Amino acid sequence: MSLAGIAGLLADRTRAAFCLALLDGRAWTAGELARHAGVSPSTASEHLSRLVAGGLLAEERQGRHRYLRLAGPDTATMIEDLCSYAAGAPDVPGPGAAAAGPKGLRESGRHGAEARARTCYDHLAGRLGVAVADAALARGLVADDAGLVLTPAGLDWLAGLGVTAAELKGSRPVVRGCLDWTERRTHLAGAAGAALCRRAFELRWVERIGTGRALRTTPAGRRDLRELLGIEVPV
Amino acid sequence: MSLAGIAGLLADRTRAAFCLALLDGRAWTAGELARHAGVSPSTASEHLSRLVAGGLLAEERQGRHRYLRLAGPDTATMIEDLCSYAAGAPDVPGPGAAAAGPKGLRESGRHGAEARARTCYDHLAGRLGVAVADAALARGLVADDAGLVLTPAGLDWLAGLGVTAAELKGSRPVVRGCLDWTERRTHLAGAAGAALCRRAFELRWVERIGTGRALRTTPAGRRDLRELLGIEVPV
DNA sequence: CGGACGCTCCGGCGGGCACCGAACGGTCGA
DNA sequence: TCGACCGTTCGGTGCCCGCCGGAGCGTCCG
Repeated sequence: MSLAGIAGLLADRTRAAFCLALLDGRAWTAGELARHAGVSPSTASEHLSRLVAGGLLAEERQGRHRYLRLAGPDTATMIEDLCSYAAGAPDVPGPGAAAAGPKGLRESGRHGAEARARTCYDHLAGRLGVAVADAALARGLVADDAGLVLTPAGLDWLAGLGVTAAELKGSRPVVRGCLDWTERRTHLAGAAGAALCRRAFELRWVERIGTGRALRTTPAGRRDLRELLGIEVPV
Repeated sequence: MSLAGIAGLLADRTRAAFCLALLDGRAWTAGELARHAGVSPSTASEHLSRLVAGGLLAEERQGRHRYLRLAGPDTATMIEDLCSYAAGAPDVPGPGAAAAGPKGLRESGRHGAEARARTCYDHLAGRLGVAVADAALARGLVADDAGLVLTPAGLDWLAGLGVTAAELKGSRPVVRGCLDWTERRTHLAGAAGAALCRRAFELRWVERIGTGRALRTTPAGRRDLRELLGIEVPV
């Protein structure tokens, strides 16, 4: 796939809205995405087929539903990187394809719940995600040495949570900084970020609010986060 | 600028060809870019204006020439990242915008000189660039710890070349891996990669072949690269 | 000073594509 | 088994945009 080909897949407001929504790491149905982007089911169907054919999305058919998710962490990273670049680029109204309609990603910041805590692909984001990243840095679990790295102390800390070292092996970076939309600061991504998020769900530190990407911190989560990281999560 | 807006700037074959050409880090004139991409000057002019307005390119007018270069290292990084993702994505022919014409980036691999040594934005690439990266890793000048980092030994080594520590400060990553097109392996980018490339020019280790991005290694360069890094550069 | 040159603006053309509504088939629940 | 629902396919429409050629303007050089 050429550079123009990949860019072309993301160059449409509707398709971009799909990818942005799927950045929460979950599988959406075609209809949900259509409603989210404000287009008809038939239009959404065509767009989704193109994104799947282009390798950005993976699909899974179950009964009368077509579930769609991002093809993988590398795709999520690519889209995040592009977003973070776009966030820093000047806003040119112009007659181009960038007409800022009501479908922007602005709306994701509207909901206070999402700003507090949410998933970003497969890791924690929002104020909670940034607080975790800050605490991990302050406690020496990760270090910032021209890029984030997991320290031996961090490895131990994760092991105490039940994350095995084997889980962190693979082609994925162990820890990676990911720019947070609402906070404009970095939170933890990569294999360790994903593992931590998974354990946060399993230990019921957090749970989903409805069907969106927003998270609620449970009393158990507040207790453990305070003990383990010194984070005070407001109720 | 929205995600779709940035992607839209790169979603055209001609504009993508411009950006790919400008990845050599040099300033091209509008006419050169037009010829390179095989479009008329008027068409090129419009595309270039859009890229400048979108913040991807910077322009500098001198006399009757309009010089264009990438806006900055972050733009170069963004394009490189997108390319490296695109290189791994499946090639879908389809009726989409990805019709692989004769204007692809394939042609850059045709010239043997560019495969041997060239600039990639502001650092060294090609077999020479990859060899430098390999040697730096083998000699402990940089380390691969979930991302490349400059070691104290590497800092000393650069200092011996006349690169001051102040030069490596800034928001740019000190060392960064950059996927090499022709070699499909990583070479050194980031502030240190740029500084090394600059010194390589100043010390006349390399010089440009004609007006392209291809480089020739001088006898002095072969001698110093052998002594300092143990690299044998074929004549 | 005149001509060559580099670039830009303008009008026009053609194609691609985003979008919709209607019709259809497959799946699930009553 | 029948109806509600989800998704896809197919025409059709309108718009955007990529492209060109020609005119115009400024710059450089002989």
